[in-house]
Amino acid sequence: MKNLSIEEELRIIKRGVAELIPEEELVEKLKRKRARGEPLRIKYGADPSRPDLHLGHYVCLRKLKELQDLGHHIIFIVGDFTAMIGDPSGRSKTRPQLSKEEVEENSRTYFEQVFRVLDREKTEVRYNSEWHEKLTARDIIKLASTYTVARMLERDDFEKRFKQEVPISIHEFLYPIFQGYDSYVIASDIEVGGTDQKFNFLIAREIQKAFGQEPQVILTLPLLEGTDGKLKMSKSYDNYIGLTEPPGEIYGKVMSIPDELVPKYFELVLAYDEEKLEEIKSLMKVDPRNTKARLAFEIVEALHSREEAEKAQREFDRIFRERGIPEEIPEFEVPPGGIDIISIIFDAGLVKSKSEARRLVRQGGVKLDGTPITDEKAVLSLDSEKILKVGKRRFLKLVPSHKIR
RNA sequence: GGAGGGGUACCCAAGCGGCCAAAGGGGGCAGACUGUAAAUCUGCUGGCACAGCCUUCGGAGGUUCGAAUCCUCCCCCCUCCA
Repeated sequence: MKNLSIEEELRIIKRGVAELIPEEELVEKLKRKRARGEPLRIKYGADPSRPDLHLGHYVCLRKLKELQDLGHHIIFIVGDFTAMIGDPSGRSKTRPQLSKEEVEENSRTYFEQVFRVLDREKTEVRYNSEWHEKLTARDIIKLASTYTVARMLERDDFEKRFKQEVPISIHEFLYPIFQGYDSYVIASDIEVGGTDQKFNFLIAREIQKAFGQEPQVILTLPLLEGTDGKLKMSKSYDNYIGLTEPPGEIYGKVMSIPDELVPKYFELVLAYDEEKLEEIKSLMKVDPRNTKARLAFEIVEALHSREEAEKAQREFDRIFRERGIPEEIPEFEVPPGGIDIISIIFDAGLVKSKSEARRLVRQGGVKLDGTPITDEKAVLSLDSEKILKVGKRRFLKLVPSHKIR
């Protein structure tokens, strides 16, 4: 452990956090553990039903990394058992239940992404089926009796669904209870997650108490809005920036977020402290465009590397500021007899259907070497390379087939 | 167990025998503007061999020249009563 005072450590822990409840208990825990030379046991639960992690998860992972660097012990729980139930949090409908095979497959992809941030050697990975599968019906009834229906219905998402007459299955009540039991089994001191997990985390405290264990402290992080700027980042809203996406994609997606979100991204994703945030906020007023570019650069740098960030930036500037074309463009072979424009766009996989290709042509969204193609029946044959631009960002290098050997 | 309401395109939601590939809104895409921001305006938004054809309105049958719309059976959801 580093030589920090409790106050300093607490300050680091609290940075960028939405809620820490109760703070006094954390101070107590810190003091006690320190005296014994033990680390805090930090719980982080992963839902393997969605194996693609995005910047929203990154906010939590980054916080976990900070805690890990402070010398605390991270216990990464793969909710393979609970995934078969489906977390009702923030949901407007029952989640589909997953099969064992799906969960297994997903967990693997999960680790690849998580350990880009966390130190694998220092992270304890547990699957919650390990203990949940051993529970008997009697145990489950005992667990379920620690909570009441009325309190369960207090939570926002359930209340809404109930009022709007959207079905809630009984098993969804079990989810937070089982998740809470995880905390007991691993003797969690702190649980880290998004603010949407607050309810689940609180139930865990109740369950720990019911089993005679000191309850965990709850550390929630603000939810990150997605690229649309309104809804929380989520794959199902298609407003996410994936951790493993190519640098250019990440850069571009960051550039497309609404301005208001920029300081928040600096704070949550890049962990800027207050002083630096003030600077960002004033920069946003004078030069929003380049401030956002800096954000995009730094996020790519964090997720990939400095070189990749530089490359992504160059590429982006070339395409959107200078209206040029990217360095690398997929090639498409045009046969000597020519081929119709619709087929080119479709066969190259630029659109999902030929109707979509037609629509694009009709609307002037297809350009050949800068000149719009407006005739959807146009047949192209060429004797030299030409660049086809579809929409704002899709490019195709057309190559006469006889030139390829 | 009984009574009533409901299941429509990516989402919400109209339609209730032909004029319905199905109003409207949201989202998405494209164009103008621009900083791939916001705001605004315009167009498109099932598929294909595209002035035409094919497949869609919970599922399966049926009535009809013709069904998302009517009938039968089935599945699912909600409310109230028990």
